[in-house]
Amino acid sequence: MSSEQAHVVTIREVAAAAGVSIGTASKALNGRGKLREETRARVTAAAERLGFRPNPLAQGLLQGRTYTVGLVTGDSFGRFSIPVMLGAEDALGAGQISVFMCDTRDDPIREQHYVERLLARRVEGIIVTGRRTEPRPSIGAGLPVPVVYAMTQSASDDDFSVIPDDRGGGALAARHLLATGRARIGHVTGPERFEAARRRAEGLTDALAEAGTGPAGEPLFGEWTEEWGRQGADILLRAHPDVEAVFCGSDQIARGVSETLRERGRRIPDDVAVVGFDNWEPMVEGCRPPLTTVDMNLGEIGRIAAEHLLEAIGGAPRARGVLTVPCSLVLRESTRVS
Amino acid sequence: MSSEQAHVVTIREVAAAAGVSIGTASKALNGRGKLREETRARVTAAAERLGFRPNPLAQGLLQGRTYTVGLVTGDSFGRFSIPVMLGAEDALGAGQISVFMCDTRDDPIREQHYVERLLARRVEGIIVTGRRTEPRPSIGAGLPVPVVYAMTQSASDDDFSVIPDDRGGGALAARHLLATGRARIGHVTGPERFEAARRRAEGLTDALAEAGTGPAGEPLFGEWTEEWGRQGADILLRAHPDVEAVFCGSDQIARGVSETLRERGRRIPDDVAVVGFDNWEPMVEGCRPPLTTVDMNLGEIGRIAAEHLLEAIGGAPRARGVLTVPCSLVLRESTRVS
DNA sequence: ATGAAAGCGCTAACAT
DNA sequence: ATGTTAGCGCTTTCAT
Repeated sequence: MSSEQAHVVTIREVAAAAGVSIGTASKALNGRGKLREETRARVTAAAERLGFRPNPLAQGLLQGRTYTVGLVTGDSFGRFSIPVMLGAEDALGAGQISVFMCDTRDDPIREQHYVERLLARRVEGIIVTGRRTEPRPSIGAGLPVPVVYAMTQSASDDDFSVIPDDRGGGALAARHLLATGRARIGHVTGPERFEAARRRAEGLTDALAEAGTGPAGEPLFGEWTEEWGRQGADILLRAHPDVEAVFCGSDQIARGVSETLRERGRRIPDDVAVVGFDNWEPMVEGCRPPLTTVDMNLGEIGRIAAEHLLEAIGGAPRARGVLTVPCSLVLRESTRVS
Repeated sequence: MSSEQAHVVTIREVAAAAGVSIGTASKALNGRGKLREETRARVTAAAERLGFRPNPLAQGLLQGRTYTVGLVTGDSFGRFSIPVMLGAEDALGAGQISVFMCDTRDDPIREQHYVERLLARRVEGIIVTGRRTEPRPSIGAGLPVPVVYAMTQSASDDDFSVIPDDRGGGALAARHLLATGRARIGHVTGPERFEAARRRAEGLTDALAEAGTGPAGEPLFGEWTEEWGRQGADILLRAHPDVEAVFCGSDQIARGVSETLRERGRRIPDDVAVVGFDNWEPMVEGCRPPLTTVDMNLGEIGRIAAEHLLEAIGGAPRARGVLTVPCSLVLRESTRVS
């Protein structure tokens, strides 16, 4: 335990305390050069005793590195971007890289401002995250540092984005429902203008077609809300009273759907199975019964994005385009086979 | 618009481009010293053209400042700490202070590690946030920089914490229910070991006593879940069938309570009014009917914490103890007067 | 009004 | 094996 002290200790003081020159102290502390073991020990002891920590500003100035990256989000660090951040932080923290956080509140002016600030601070890279995977304007062409988009995509082909495989997620849900013996499958999801909603619907439709089945009607596009889930379920039940399962575009929608199904006398999962999307704990657990759902592996997305950034910082050729990360299925009561 | 360029420009290059010495360039850019207007303009133009941004590492090294603070959370930047962070970032960002984020995953080892790292990076202060307001061990005594706890309290009296006024929040709910003509008020809340649960219950009880009324039975302590809300409502209805309102310790609990009330044939708000706590959008909006709830003003808490930190950094005497921030009531359907 | 030089804390050549 | 020196990018005296 180093002694508590509010004074910031320089290597000069350590050198003085150990009775060596400042250069020798540096070598001793960094394990460089040839030193007598005794000298090295003396310096180390002095440093320990005084609570010396090398000033990274000075080190960075010399090496031309800062060991920092910026994390820019427009999601107000919400439900989606947080797990992504944590995954990213995992990958970066291990490499002794610290993260500057910047929340843009979805304001392009603020975003520009933050990017400038990050560059001024000489971050070595930038990660951009978002609320949904919809394409967004690039934060800037020809920036002096590599940029990776996670859980959001840049509209520019020159940028590199990591997003969940929504289509695969839809297919995953479909195949699971088919495997549990459900054929007539309905789909209630978010607004059609969302790429995520369209991809998930495609995944479902394709997987069903592949299995030689058809869905229970066209996908019902609406809102990302419980309220719409309730409405959508009503519409679905009216058009297809014999529906055996409902795949929902989000857990919130699934929750509304479940509620209406129950109120209309359908037992879950005995009469109708339900699958959600997001694996958002509080929603999933409040559901009755607990909800089988698709997990986007957001942490994995963040980790992969960060790893790519680290490689780019390390000099690897910059990747371009879009990388999709597989989703997984989390099984709970709502699709149990009785 | 500065020209796009990947090269990092130094003041030396700006000086060369403007045909002046490096010292003159510095003065011109910082508005210091006596310079001819024409010279100043020439330097500014060159800097602009080359896209010069002063290296904050070098500036910081010289000034002995870094203009950075650390934000340490154990909440995995969850529902509670995010708004706090955003509030803090608001206050700090305005002062050109950047924020290093560190998520400890509630692991004391990681936390210690992060604190070391932040100190090594010469942050000028640290904000610690948490999931709930329960007291937690201090991150360290005698640190060389000021520390403020937000939405969590340090167990040490020497530290300074900013937390919501849970007791006041409970009283707020009670007085609102009384004002809308409800007398027999039940309370379903989280585990009694949580200070927040106890304070909210006290606020309710005290406000009722002040009004000369008594509550509908003792507070029902349980879990912070919907499931417990459902159970709690059942218990309450059995013991007090004539209950006119339920104050809930969280929105999730309120949601469970609302569901059971509805299933037991009670209309909300006509027969029974419901008030939640947290004002957590997705929960509140999914509730039927939409939930009147207590908002802890988390952003405000973060802002206040950050402002105190800034003052301490600026040399103000360090505050100690606990500062509580008032809650506010958000009115929705669940307590409407018919 | 401008330039030269010192120094912030540190590391890496080069000298001894 | 240790000390000395130069220099990272910048600001700030102090000369000119």
